[in-house]
Amino acid sequence: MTTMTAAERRQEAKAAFDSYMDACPTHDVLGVIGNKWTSVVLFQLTQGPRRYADLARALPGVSAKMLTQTLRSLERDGFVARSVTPSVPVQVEYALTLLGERLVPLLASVRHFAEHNIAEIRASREHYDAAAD
Amino acid sequence: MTTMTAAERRQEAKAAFDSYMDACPTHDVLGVIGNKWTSVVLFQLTQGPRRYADLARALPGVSAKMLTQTLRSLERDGFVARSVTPSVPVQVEYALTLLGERLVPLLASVRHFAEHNIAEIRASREHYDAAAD
DNA sequence: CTGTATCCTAGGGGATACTG
DNA sequence: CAGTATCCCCTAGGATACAG
Repeated sequence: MTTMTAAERRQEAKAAFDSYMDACPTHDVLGVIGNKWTSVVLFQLTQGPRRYADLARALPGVSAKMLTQTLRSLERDGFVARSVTPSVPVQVEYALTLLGERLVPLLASVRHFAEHNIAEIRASREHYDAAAD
Repeated sequence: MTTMTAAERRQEAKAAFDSYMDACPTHDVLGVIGNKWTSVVLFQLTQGPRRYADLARALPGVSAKMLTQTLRSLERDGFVARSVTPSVPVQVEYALTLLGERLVPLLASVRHFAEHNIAEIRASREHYDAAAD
C-alpha cells in the first residue's frame, strides 16, 4: 500500500468511476427511457389508462414478452400503476402514476428536440457515410 | 390478396409499425443518447474542447474501443467535430458543434428530472423488490 | 498520442408455445 | 384475457494486444 503501480492506480480510478456512474441519477434515467419500448408504451398511457391487449394492439411490433417486461419495469420504477379487476376473465389496467405524469414533459422535450433537429442529424449521417470511400 | 388470414394481417401491421419506429425521430434520438457513454462524453465536451487522452483520463471507465466508437458516432450524427493537427505526434481535438450545443439543454432537462425524482424512483424499486417474496 | 484489430461475454430482445 | 416459459440470436460493450 506504500507504492502503487500505474496499472493499480488505473484500476482504482476505474472502480471509483464505475460506482459513480452507477449512482448517477441522469445515467439511471437514461437507462430507463433508453429501452426500446418504454417511450412508446408511456406515450400510449398518456392517452389514458390501457389494458394489456389494448397496448398489444396499438403496438404491433412488441412481443408479449417485451410488453410484459417493459410494463413490469415501469411499474417497479413507479411510473406506472397496475390494477387488477378479479372478474372472469381478469381485467388488468395500466395507468400513469403521478411520477409517471412528471416524466411526460421530459419525453415531450426529447420529442421537440428530435423533431426540430432530426433533418440535420440525418443529413450529417449521409454526408459522413458518403465521405467514407 | 382477396382474403387474408389473421396471422397475415398481424404480420402486415407489425411491418408497418416497425418502419414507423425506424422513422420516428424521438426513437432515433433516444437511441443516440441512450448509449452508455454518449452523455458523459458530451458532458465533458460542454466544458470545452478535449483531446482523446483528456477524455480517457476524465472517464476512467471507458475502454479505448468504446471511446473511439462513441466519438465516431457523435461525429457522424453531427454533434461533435473532430480536428486533427498534423504534428508529431498528431493532436486530435474534439469539440461540440452548434448542433451539439443544442443537445446540451436537453441533457440538462434529463439531469434536472433525474435529480429531482431519483429518490422516489429508487424508493419505488425498493418497495417493489421487498414485496417480491 | 490516437487509435485498430481481435476475441469474448452478458443481456436485450424476438418467436413460439403453453397456462390460469 | 393476461400473461409464463423456452429457446435462440445478435449486438453493445469490455479486455488485451498491436500499429502509425
